[in-house]
Amino acid sequence: MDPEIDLLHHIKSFEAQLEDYLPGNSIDCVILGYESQQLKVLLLKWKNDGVWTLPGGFIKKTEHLDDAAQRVLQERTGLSSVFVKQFYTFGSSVRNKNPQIAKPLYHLKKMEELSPNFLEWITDRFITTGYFALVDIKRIHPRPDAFSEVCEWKSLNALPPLILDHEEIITKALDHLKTQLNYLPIGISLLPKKFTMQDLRKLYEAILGKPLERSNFQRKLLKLGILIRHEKQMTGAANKAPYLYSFSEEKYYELIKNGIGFYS
Amino acid sequence: MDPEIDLLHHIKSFEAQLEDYLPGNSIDCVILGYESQQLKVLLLKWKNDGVWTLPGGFIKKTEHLDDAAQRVLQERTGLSSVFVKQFYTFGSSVRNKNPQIAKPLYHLKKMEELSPNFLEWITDRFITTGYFALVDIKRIHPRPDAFSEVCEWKSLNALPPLILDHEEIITKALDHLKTQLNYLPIGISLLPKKFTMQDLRKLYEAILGKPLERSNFQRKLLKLGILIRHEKQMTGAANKAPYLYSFSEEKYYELIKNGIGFYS
DNA sequence: TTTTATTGTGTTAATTTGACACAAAAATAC
DNA sequence: GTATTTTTGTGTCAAATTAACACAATAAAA
Repeated sequence: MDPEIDLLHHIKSFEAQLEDYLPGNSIDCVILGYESQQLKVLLLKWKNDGVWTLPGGFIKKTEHLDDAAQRVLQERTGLSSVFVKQFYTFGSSVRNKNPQIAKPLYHLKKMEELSPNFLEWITDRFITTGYFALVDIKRIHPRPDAFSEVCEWKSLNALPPLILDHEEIITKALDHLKTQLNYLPIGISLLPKKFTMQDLRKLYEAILGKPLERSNFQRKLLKLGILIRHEKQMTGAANKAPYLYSFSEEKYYELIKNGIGFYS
Repeated sequence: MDPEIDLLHHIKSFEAQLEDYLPGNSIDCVILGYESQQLKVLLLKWKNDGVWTLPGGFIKKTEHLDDAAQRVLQERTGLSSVFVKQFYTFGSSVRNKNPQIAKPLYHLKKMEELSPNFLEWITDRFITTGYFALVDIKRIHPRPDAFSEVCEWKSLNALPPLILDHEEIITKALDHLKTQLNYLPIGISLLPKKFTMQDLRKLYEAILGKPLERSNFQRKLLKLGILIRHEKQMTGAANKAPYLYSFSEEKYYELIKNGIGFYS
């Protein structure tokens, strides 16, 4: 089947359900993943003109914003059971005056089949709410949806040009994450179930963007009392084998409730 | 003039400008004030049926969300030059299924003069974004707008029944504030320009809801290097006069940039 | 067997915290 | 004036935490 016809088909099928969605409101998901000691972000590339975007979408009239975020992520990347958390709402009035959002549509040869009503709806001003999640790249397997050519992890220090203000949205998500690290232990959803202390430290270093002293890091995190030590891991490398650790979910959530920090 | 006619007049004047506003989106401001060592929140009481609400309003189509928050606060309480900060967006789909939002309107004897279109607009589902600020009650002077009977500071532990989910919005704002305290010094906009160490400590205690040791608090905050010591304040009380302090704005914002906390 | 790299733990000084002590100072009572 | 009351600024001191570095243990390769 002609891929362009196919894309148009999918767009028109969304157009047919336009009434089910709130106008002027959208969701964008910043899914941060961690692999090879690097933070990456999950991006989609539009079919047709190849613009990169965050996986985003719209909110159903009867749907909670949080549920919409979950659904949008699932629909656009196939990821289910990823817990996303709201971090900020972006409300610049010129967000969508930028015609980029409609670019993939304008490029469609058969665009005239789309109603002016729909084109107005989709190119109008949107207020978008950002959701983010931290995931283990090795454990989840995103795939592009019908609107997208590819769905890929992109390194944060080599982002392709992004639609609209999506780069700002990513920056804000990262700020949020760094702030969180100040008063919350992180990693429970980002590392494999069992991991070495080095894994955890490299993760912290990737988020903070600076090195942390090995032995002190180990002591500091062990003292939180949320890690369980398991058997050693024979890595095959020519050195002493590290212990594996996992988070004690119980203690982890207890700690989150109480918080750690300057004054808590 | 009949106050009810007057209210209707104001509502109709908003109705006439309905086209200028984004449907389905609103702002709610949680203005926290501090006085007599207590945290209070600024509330409005609707004319007509006396329901209490947060000062809130709608977003113009050409307006940045942040600007809308500033304007809404100004229009509804007369407060200008209060810096508000976004903290969360509330997106439950049943927020406004609750008919309370329309109550003040339904009670209007002349309601039939309002268009069904307007009534639908105003009673439809809204996604509301919460903004908050911390202010010195003694330094600002809110007043009710044309829709409100009174504009008053209410103690947080004795809130009147509030419309919709406004109590939840306040709770979330307070959580946000406590979290902030973990990694940011607070008080620069909440206390008079010059204040005693006791003023600052009582503020922290009010926010955290627990006592802090006097002498250790003093040392801890002085060590941050963001306070400037001034002349003593002769209080007239039968005791040693405390020094006055003020924030060094320069050092304050430098500290904020770097953060304090578990890991920063 | 030796070498190499990395781990877990030790050590030590500097810093921070929490709890309490106490003199200084401002106004009042006498 | 003198004593009293109350709150402040600073001191002390033990316990806990941090930062920096040391070092033996250990898994695999040479």
